[in-house]
Amino acid sequence: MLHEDVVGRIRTILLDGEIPPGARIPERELCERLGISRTPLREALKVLAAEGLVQLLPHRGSRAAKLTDKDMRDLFEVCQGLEALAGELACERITDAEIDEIAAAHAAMVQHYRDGDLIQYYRGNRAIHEAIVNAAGNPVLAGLYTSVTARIRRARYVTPMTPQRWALAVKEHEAILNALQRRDGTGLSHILRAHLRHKREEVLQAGFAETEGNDLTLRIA
Amino acid sequence: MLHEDVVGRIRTILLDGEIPPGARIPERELCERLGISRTPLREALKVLAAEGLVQLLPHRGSRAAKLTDKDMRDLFEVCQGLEALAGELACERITDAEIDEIAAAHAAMVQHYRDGDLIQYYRGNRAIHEAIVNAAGNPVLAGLYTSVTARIRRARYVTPMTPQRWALAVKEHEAILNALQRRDGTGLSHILRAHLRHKREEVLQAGFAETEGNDLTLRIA
DNA sequence: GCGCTCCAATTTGAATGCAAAATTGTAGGA
DNA sequence: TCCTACAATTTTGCATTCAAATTGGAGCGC
Repeated sequence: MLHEDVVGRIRTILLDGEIPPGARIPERELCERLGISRTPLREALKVLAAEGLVQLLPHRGSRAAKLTDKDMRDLFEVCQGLEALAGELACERITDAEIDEIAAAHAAMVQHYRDGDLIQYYRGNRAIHEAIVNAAGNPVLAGLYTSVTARIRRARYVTPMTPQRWALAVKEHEAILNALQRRDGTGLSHILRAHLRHKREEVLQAGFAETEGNDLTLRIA
Repeated sequence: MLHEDVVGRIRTILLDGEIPPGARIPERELCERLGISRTPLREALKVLAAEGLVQLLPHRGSRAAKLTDKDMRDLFEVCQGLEALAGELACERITDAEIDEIAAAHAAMVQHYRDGDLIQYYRGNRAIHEAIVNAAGNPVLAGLYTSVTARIRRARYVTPMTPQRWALAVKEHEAILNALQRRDGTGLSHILRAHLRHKREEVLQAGFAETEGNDLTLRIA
C-alpha cells in the first residue's frame, strides 16, 4: 500500500466519523486493520495533523480533531474566500463545455430537490462547487479548497434543512449558474459568498460544532 | 528535539535555498546534521511534502520542490485571494492599537525605502503584510497564508526592483495603510490585490521561476 | 474514609535492522 | 566506439526493537 493511500484511508475513517472528533486514535488497532506497521501509520498521522484533521499531543498520542464554533466559523470564512476567488477565475477560464456540464449537474440537483432527496441533493451540490473550483484552473487553490472543505464537510453536508432554507439555497444556485453562464466573475463571487454565509449561519445556528456527544451522522435521517 | 522543530529546521534549510529547488534531499546526511535517525526525518519530509515544499518520488527519494512559472502564478493568485480576504476581515476586527503598530512599521519601512535598503525594506514589508493577516483574527487563514507565502518567499522578497516599481510599491503601501485606518475593507482588499498582482508581474517578468540553475540568492546583491 | 506516593504496565517516540526497489558501474557484443 | 544487459551497490520503505514518558492502581499515611 502506498503512503498516499494510507493517508487517504485514515482521512476517510475520520471524515466518516468512524473515529469521532475528540476520540483517541488507537495506533495498534489501526495498524492491524490496515495491515501495516506503526511507522507508516505514524507518518500518515503527522501529515493529517498538518492538515488539521488530527491533533497530536506529545507523548499522549493523537486524537481526531474536534472543531469548536470558532474553528467552524474560521473555516467557513476561508472557504468563502476560496470559493469567491475560484468563481472569479472560473468565469475567466471555464470552457463552454464545462459550463454545460455544470448546467446539467445543476438540473440534476434541482430534480433531487423536487424529489426531496437531501442526500442526493447534497452530493450534486458538492459536485457543482467542486466543478467551479476546478474550472478556476488553479491546482494550488483546488488543493487548499479540498483541505478546508474536508474539515467542514460533516457539518456542511449533513445539516438538515428547513424547507425555506432549502428553497433559498436552490434559488442561490440558480443565480450561481446564471452568473457562470454570463461569465460574470464579480457577480458569481458575491453570490458564492452569500451562499456560503447562509450555509455557515445554518450550521452555526444549529449548534453543529463538534462538541462532546454531538454525533452528526445521526442527523442525516 | 520535538517533531515540529525537525519540520521547522528542514523548512528553513529549504527556504534558505541551502538545498536548491530540484535537488535531491540526502536523508543520511541530514540525519547526521540534525542528530536524529531516519524515522523522524522521514516523518518531517512527508509533512513538508503535504505542504508542497518537498516532492516525494516513490522509491526514488525526495527532492526540494521546484516551482514552474505556472506554479508561481497559481500561488500568487491564491495569495492575492487570501490577502484580500484578510484585509476585509482585518478592517472589521483590528484594534486601534494594532493599526498604530502597523502605521509605525509602515513609517519604518518608508525610511528604509528612503535609505535605499532593499533588504530591510522587504523585511518591514513582510511584517506589515503578516500583521494585516494576523489582524484578521482567523488562525486558519493565517496558517494557509504562511504556507502559501513560504513557497513564494524567495521569489517575492528577493526580486530586485527598479526605482519606478519600488516607488509604486511604496505608494500602494500608503494606500493600504490609509484604507486600514479608514477601516475600508473593500478598498483595502482591492489595493492588496492590485499590489500583489503587480508583484506577481514583476516576479514573472523577471523570469523568476525556479528553473534549472536559477539561483535566486545571487540576485539579492 | 480520603488522598498522596510510588511502582508496574501500557503507550509513545525514536533507532536499528532487513527486504525490495532503483541507481550505478562494468563487461560483452555489435 | 557505442549500446545493451547484467550485477553490485546504494537507497528507499517498512517491520521490529528499545528507551522514555505517561497512565492506572495498589499500598501507605493522614
